[in-house]
Amino acid sequence: MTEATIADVARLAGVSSATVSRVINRNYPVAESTRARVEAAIVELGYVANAHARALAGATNRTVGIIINDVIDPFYAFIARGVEREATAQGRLCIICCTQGSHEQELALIDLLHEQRADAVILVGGAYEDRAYATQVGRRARALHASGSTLVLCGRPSVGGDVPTKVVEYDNEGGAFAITDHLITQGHRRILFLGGPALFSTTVARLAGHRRALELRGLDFADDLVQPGPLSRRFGYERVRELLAEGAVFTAIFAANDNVAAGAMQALESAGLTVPGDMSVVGYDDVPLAQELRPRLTTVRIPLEEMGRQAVRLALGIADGSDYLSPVQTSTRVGTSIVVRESVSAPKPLAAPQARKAAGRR
Amino acid sequence: MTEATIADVARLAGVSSATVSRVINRNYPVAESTRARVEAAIVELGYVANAHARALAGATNRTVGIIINDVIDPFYAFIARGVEREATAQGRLCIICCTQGSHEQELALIDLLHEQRADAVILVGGAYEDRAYATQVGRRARALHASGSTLVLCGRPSVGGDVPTKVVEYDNEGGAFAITDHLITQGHRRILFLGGPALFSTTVARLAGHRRALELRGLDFADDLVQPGPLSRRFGYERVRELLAEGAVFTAIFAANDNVAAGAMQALESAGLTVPGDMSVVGYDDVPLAQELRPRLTTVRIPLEEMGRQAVRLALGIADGSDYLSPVQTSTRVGTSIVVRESVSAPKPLAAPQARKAAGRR
DNA sequence: ACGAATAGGGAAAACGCTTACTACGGTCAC
DNA sequence: GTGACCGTAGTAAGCGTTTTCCCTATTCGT
Repeated sequence: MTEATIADVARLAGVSSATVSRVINRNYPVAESTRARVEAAIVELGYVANAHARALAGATNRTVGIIINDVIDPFYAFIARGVEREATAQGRLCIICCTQGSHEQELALIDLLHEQRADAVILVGGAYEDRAYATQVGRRARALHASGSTLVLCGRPSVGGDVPTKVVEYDNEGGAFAITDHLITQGHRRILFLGGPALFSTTVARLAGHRRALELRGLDFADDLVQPGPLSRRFGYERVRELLAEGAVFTAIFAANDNVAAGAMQALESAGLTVPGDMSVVGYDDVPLAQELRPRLTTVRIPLEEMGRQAVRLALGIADGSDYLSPVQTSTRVGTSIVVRESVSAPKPLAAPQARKAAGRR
Repeated sequence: MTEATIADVARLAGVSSATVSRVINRNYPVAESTRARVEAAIVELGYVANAHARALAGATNRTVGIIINDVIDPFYAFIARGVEREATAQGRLCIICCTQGSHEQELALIDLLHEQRADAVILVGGAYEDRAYATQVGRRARALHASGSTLVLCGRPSVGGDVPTKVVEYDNEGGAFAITDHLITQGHRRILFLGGPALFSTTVARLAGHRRALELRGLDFADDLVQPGPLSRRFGYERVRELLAEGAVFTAIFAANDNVAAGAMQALESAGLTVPGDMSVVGYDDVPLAQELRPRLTTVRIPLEEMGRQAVRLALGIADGSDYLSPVQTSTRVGTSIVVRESVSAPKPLAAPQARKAAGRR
């Protein structure tokens, strides 16, 4: 119950506590014989340094915090792994916190990590457009900044204005553009955009890329082909069932993420439709699930783990190559790439006329 | 860079620092008017308490640490989620650390969490039989115990002897017994036990259950039908390929976990064998992957998240129902259950004679 | 051989908070 | 009226490190 302190060690070794500290931290010359005595005392007492006292006394805290929705979700887990690895590589402790998707919880966790005097707080995942919420985050970013720490936004847009944050982005819009273009190139004209909360930054970016691709190819952007919703498997399943029942016309589905794609594929299967024979499906994120699905899912890959690493490097001010002259790098962007698997083919000839008619409607 | 302190707040509010502390902690009566002034000062200065100073000054630390192999692995992730949720429910901060499977890293992390004065350190996952390593863990368990903290072993056997640890187990052996029995009941006589490092506690327990089931049914325990190896998909794939090429005779595979099962199924598929038509396959763990496989995998379910929760309850000494008289509960055991899906059927008639011959060989 | 630089080590002041104690008006009961 | 209480608030002693001075022998350059 009573932990041995540095003073105990000092007493046993017959030296002052300052010397013990020096032995431990190796930041000051200590005679070999003294060092040996002190080390013996440490072992004998089973002395374990008190990280709090240490942090209090000024030695840097050496902690990085990361806030995610859920450890189970591979999207977050991969980023968390990147953060964890880079943090340990930098000799830092990594604290992973989960919000369960609650905004209040998220704000509370930022405060908590601030209280822990974390060197950096990494906030992961898209954000809802919510003025009040953004203000709250901004306030905390400022507070953190004022304490010499940093709030890193990972996978969400900057809060805007003069809020002192650093940002790690991925080319969300570009990936959506690329995969939509892939679909179009295969001959698809009516593509269903499925899932993603309407006011969610991630959805907005993906939808923008999708739309840009359509427009570039001179295709109609039909409102009824955009079906926002949760990023869940269940939503993908249910909405596709409904649309099929309604007789909606489309030859391909661009699901807002792989989960939704999985649900969609399930619905198609239970409706007796084959993928990609009757319907092409693509997703986004390239989580492991994408490779489990049959057919394997064509999707957009995000270097998630790399994003996590970048986030801590950025936060810690470790220049990431490129421009050594810039004073403080404040944002990074990683690329996305489409990975072609088996869930896309040309639309069925039968469906083609419908599709053409629809495309020509503009 | 310079965080406001309690003293700053006190000065601004025109009170003593003790009063500020009382306002914050609500553990002592403070006049309403004073409270208001202090709270205003806190907001004005953007004061954020220093968790380290607080921990140092004696207020309990309120931190729980968990050490796992990898956040990506659902087996660990689910347990981590349970720990995380229960810890927050108990008003504790949860620190998740990953070892990447390295023993040294694991020991270092126990020390780190001890330095953080965590209320509990939860060590997750099976352990290798390694005398020196066990000693090291034991030493740390004692150190932790001496500081009033607890080392909780989650999913691994007790270190033995008088080492002060708490243990959360799952009925590993029982699950293996049940699923093997399931296979036998379906008519299988030659079952391949695939994967799992030989000296790994998890493997040992699963193999024991497997063996017990065989013996109970009077079946031969053939050494050549036990193929230990890594708990990886790749191993499952490769070893099954090899065995098939060698012409090994078996009608069912009991993979040491779902990953291995997935690999095995892939090998069977690429060899032109159908599951369960030509070969039955079962796994262990019931991670999400099991439901993605086609056919869906029959496997053993472990209440992973629940284990995580139990671990922190146990560590924090929160009696878990049952016996209110026992002074300190020191171990819990959760049950396992087999979940029957689509990967098992009766063996092919053709294979039956071989199987009988083999079974009769004893 | 002499002043100076250097290695080795101690004393004590932070670090920011919690928490006994102590103190001081009022109320209340008798 | 007086002592016991109660509600408030301040004083100050830690909590366990790190770190800045400061001091004492050596050792070294010339």
